[in-house]
Amino acid sequence: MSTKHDILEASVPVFAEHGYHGASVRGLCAAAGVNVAAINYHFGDKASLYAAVLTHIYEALAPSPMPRVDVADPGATTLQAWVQWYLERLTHPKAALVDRLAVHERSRPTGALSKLARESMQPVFDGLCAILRHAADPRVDEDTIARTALSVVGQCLLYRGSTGLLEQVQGVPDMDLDAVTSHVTALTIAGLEQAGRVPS
Amino acid sequence: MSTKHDILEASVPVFAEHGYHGASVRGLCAAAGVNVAAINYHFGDKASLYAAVLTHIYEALAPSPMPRVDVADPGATTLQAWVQWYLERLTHPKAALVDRLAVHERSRPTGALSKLARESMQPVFDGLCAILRHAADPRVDEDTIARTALSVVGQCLLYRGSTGLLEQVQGVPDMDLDAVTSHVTALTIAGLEQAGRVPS
DNA sequence: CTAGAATTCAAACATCTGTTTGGAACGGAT
DNA sequence: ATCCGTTCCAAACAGATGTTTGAATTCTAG
Repeated sequence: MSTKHDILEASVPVFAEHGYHGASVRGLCAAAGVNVAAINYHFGDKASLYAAVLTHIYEALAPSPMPRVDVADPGATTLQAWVQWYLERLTHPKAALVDRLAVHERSRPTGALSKLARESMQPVFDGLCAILRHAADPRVDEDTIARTALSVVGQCLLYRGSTGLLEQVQGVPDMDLDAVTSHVTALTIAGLEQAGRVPS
Repeated sequence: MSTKHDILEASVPVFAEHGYHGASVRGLCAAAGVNVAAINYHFGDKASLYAAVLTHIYEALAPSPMPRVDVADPGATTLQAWVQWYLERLTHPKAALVDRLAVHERSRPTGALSKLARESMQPVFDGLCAILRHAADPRVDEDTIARTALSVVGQCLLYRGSTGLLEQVQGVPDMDLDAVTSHVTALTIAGLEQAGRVPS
């Protein structure tokens, strides 16, 4: 009865590290300490186990609520809270697992993950646009709002752990979360103010 | 004599699509129209072929020179030129191949690509930092310069073709290269000016 | 034209993959 | 104690993988 759960738990880090194709059934079973036939017995086949692992991760994620527009607060405050929330989300251990799986999925897609990613990405983008809309001058057009939202997301994504990009470049300052949050917020607010003064 | 070159040429799109582990020796040979043993005969093994393909791509890339600091120009002009150069580089077809390979490498690293990426990334980062240093107020410290450089790179990377991220989100404006260039440049300059007024 | 090197090729190799098999071990109910 | 369904496991399966082999072919120089 517990072996099925054991397999599920032990498969998470293995899939996260090696991806679906890189993880072998024998390796997964060895990590769980069960027989090679256990996966096929309890889950049917490897693909079904993978799907079960994905939903298992998402259920355990328990996301903290995304900061939303509050008309009482100044725009910069809400934006700062959003950036911090998003960076924490990206560097969260559980989210890091999803993120690593997404990297593998981008290489050799199984389709099982992209659906989940799509559904969880749209509300994040929409929420950020609403915050920027509230923080910006009314004269700033929607395209600039959307583009600025992409700028914010692009900056944040560079700091997530699994890219391995920043570690290879010298001269990069510390990735302190507060410092990054302040920097991204300040840069974005300054850009929005500039866009409000000179509407395109 | 030409079969070796044929294999090299035919392997590029196959590796780009499926990655090192996803591409099979038989599939590569079929794409090149040669016998299964040809790869081992001409390159030794699959890994050596992969390394040869990587250098082959990089040699054929023929990069346009990166814009550098010109004390005569205002900082924003040089930055705009740099952003445009970088975005064009990221959306260049040949660079897209490298980019796709990088996606696979991030999933299951072979190490053959990371060396090349590291060597070609550092001068880009350093050049951008020099441009920002020239464009910014002298009171802006080096950490802010470096962080702003990462912000620029992060924004640009979001727009490259192979991520597949933007296609899944609704409400994203057109990815016109000039519009993106102007937006990123304006946002960055505004942020630098703000940092110059309020030194951290 | 011919000897020798270089190249091609079908076949087989060893190893790894996901999956299946048939029986052994277990546990609860009659 | 016996039965029966569940669970486990060593072994084997068919297929794909990268690589090797040895003979056949092509090319090249003398």
